[in-house]
Parts: sequence; structure tokens; C-alpha cells
Amino acid sequence: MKLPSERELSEQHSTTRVTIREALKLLETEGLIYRENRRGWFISPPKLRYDPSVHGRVSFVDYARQQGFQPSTQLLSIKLTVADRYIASEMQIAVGKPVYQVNRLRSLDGRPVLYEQMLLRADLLPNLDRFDLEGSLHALLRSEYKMTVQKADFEISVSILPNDVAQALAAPMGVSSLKFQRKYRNQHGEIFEFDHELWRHDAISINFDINN
Amino acid sequence: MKLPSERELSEQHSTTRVTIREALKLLETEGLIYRENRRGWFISPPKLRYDPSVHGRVSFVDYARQQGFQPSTQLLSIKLTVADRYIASEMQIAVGKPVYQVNRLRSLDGRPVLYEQMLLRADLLPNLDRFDLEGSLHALLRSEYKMTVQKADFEISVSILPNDVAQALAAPMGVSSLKFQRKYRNQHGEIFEFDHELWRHDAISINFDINN
DNA sequence: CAGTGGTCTAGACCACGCA
DNA sequence: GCGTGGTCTAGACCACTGC
Repeated sequence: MKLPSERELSEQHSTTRVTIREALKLLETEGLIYRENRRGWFISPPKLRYDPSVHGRVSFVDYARQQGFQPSTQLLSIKLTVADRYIASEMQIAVGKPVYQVNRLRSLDGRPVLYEQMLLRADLLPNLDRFDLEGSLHALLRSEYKMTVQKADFEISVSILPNDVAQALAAPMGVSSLKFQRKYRNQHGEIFEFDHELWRHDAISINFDINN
Repeated sequence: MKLPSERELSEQHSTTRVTIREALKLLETEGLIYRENRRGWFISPPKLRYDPSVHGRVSFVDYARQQGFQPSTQLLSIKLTVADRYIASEMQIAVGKPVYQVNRLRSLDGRPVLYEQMLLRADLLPNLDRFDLEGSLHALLRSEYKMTVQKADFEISVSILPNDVAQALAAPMGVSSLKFQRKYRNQHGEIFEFDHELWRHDAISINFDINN
């Protein structure tokens, strides 16, 4: 699945590295190939089909397996912190309220595709850090805290991978990404979770139905 | 809203055009600036917030106006054709069945942001080409054909603007795009419309709610 | 340590937008 | 017809990967 080196390609096509790189970047934007930082160019695997309407009910691991991928999750960090002005306003809580910040990395067949940052209200979910956070978070919230998702707000846009995230995904700077911003409300209408998900743009397609 | 020329920028920053262009392309991928083919670089306006869950009920023109944009629609072409194998399979009709193909270009404040290709079953929507197709299509279907959307299937992914579409959007080759593929079913469960929408990636964010 | 991708220089020519 | 962006050449050095 690895392409020949850029120097090799430029000789084969009697052109220069600059030109070859431009062509490779077109294919990258198109989603056909991707890079791992300083390791080379690779053919992109098929996209994961992601259905936001079942999110919170069906776990990443389950639907990835259904589609023939070997998924894995790595907990990067968890810390107890407090809401700054931005977080407080988005989560509709007071500035200074305690929140857990959980960062995870998710991979398909060993390829990192998703960087997840989750902010969770610590007052509603005490001692969250004592649990195993590499599995399904929503299954955990259901079984340990009787917390279920009543409503989810999504905002999806195309942007760039921030530098730290690019590093975590072994991606070079400037790779485009699909950004999910998500808020979950529980049965009482409280926003208990506020997430940022950053996907490699070539790793995902979003599929869902709307009924009128 | 126009940036200085690339040559000017490279002098100002004591570097070469190649390097400046790389930097500009980073900002382009990030969505902060955009190009119009051979006309220069411009600051990107705010994104249109698009809610797929109200699509079919609220028109492009209406929600664009609500957000302070001046929307416009241009009919590029309409023709009566027949379903090839791909279209037939996607629309669940027989190969050779008649379909209207409608192509439209939509702009915000004079900036082309969306290329729309719609395929509509001609047997269910006879003489569609006699109507004004620069307004809301679904309003037309409702009033003239008593056709309402019961269910909509979405597939959203990031890709590149195809060359002909890039040209229509006055975009250079290789600009990334957000692709919507959409199927509408009527009250009888028939797929009467199959769309491809290509958005400039920096012109749109998708916002919607899911209720469990 | 050899080879890779990431970054950069200093030019060049062409096609097109604009006046 | 001038200036623009789009494309290309022929090099270079560095930081890092993989052996």
C-alpha cells in the first residue's frame, strides 16, 4: 500500500520533486492517498461510514467491526479541570465548575483516524477517572451513572488538523480534517458532555436518514 | 477583502513565491482565505449554517437570508435523459427510465458556493421543464405535483471539486469540497429525486440535532 | 548511516483577468 | 498589454525514519 518515494516518482515521470508533490497533494485532497509524517505516501483504505443518529447508542468499536475494520482506542490523558469562559458558555454552566477533560485516539487497522477531546461535567459524573475509559464511554455512563443521551447537537465543518492533533495522528501539518463538535443532553436537559472530534478527512463518510 | 499579490507578499516577507503559496494554501485548507481562479486571494466570509434536518421544508434562499446573506440561484441546464446503470441502481428504477437532470449554481453575496446536480423521475414529475427552476424546487413539487418529502438519505464526505464544477464555481483545480449525496422519498416510499451537492468547503458548516 | 519527506531558494514560461 | 496566478525546473539543507 506504500507508494514509491517522491524522488523515484519524479524520475519515472521525468519531472521534479516539487511537481510530483503537487500531484500527490491533489490525490491527498481527493482522499485517495495519505501521508504519515516523514514515512511516505500510502493508498487510503475505504472510508468508515459513520451514522451520527445512532451515536450514543452504537459504539465506535461496534460499527467499525461491522464494517470489517479492526478498531482500537488509546486513552491519551484524563484530567480534572475547571470550566473556562468558553467551555462554561458552551456547556451552560458557571465558570470554574469542575469538568473532566478526556483525550482519546482512535484507530482503524492500526491507522490513527480520530482525535477525540471530551469535556464532561464532574459534578454529574463523580470519579469518572476511576473507570476504564478505552471502551465505550456511553455504555459506561449508562451502567455506572444511569445517564442516557436524550438529545445531541452536532456541528460539522471542514478545517485543518491543529498541530498537536496532527502529531497525534502521525499526520503532517496542513492536512485537512472533518471536525465534529457535539453536545449531549441528558434526560433533564442538562449538557453533560461537550466534545470535539477531529477526523482525517479521508477516513470517514457521514450517512444518515431524516424522517419528516 | 482581497489580499496583496503573491509577488508582493513574497517581497514583504523576504521569501519566494513558492513558499508564500504554500502558506496561503494552508490558510485556504483552514478555510480562512479562498481563491478565485487567477483573480487572487480573498478573505473567506462567515460560513453558512446548514441544517439538513429542515431541508425540503425550508428553502436555501430562506435560511441564507435569515443569516444575513444575499442568496441567488442560477439554472445552468435542464435536460430530459434516461437512467444509466448507476442512476437506475441508486434510484431503484429500471435502466432507460426517463429522468430530468437539473444543474444549478447557488451563490451567497455574489460568491458561487454550491453546485447542485439533481436527478428527478420524469414519470412522476411530467413537464417539470416548463416551470421556473431558479426558486425552491420542493415548494414547486408540493404545489404543482402534490409531492412531499417523507424521508431523506444523506451521505456527506470531503473530496475535491471535479474540474467542471471547479470551473463553474470560479475555483482553481484541487480545491477541497464537501460533497452531499441525497435521496428523497415521497409518501409512497419511492425515490423521486437523487442529488449531488458540491459545496466550497469553507462556505458551509452543518448543524443539526438528534433526539433519542 | 542512508534515504526519506518537509521546507526553501531563485529563477522561468504560460494563460488568463482586467483595464 | 501589463500583472496576475498556475505551473514548472534544478537544485539545496534539515529532521526524522528505519535499518
